[in-house]
Amino acid sequence: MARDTFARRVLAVVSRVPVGRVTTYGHVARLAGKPRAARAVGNIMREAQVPGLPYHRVIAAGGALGGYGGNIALKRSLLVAEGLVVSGRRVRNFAQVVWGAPAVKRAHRRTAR
DNA sequence: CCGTTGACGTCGG
DNA sequence: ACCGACGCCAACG
Repeated sequence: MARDTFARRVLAVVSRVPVGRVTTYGHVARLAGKPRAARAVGNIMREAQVPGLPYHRVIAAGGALGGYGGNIALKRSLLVAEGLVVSGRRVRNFAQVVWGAPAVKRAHRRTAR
C-alpha cells in the first residue's frame, strides 16, 4: 500500500463517521494517532480529493461548524439534511450527536456506538 | 533544516 | 458570547 501517512489515516477515520453524527477535527486527530494535530487535520480536509467521504460531518470543537472550502452554507445544509439541528454556527445537542469522543465513564448503559 | 500555510484548540479578557 | 493571542502540526519545497 502506498505510504502510511497521517493524511491517509485521517481520511480512513472520516470514512467511519456515521450518518447523522458528527466528529471534530480534534477527535479525528486523536483517532488517527496524533491528539494535537487538529490543525493539520483541517489542512488535510481542505486538500482532500477522495470522493464519497463525509467531510461535512467533521466540525470544530464544541459543536462549531468549522469550514468547508468556503462553502459553509453547503456544509450546514448537508448536516441538516441528515437530521442534525444547526443553530447559528453551532450544532445543537452536540454532546449527543458527536462521534469519536473519549468514552466517558457511563454510569450504566451505553449511549452511543 | 527552515519557512509557510491554515476546514484547529484552549484560554483570558 | 465574542475576540485576540498563542500553541501545535503535517506536508512540501
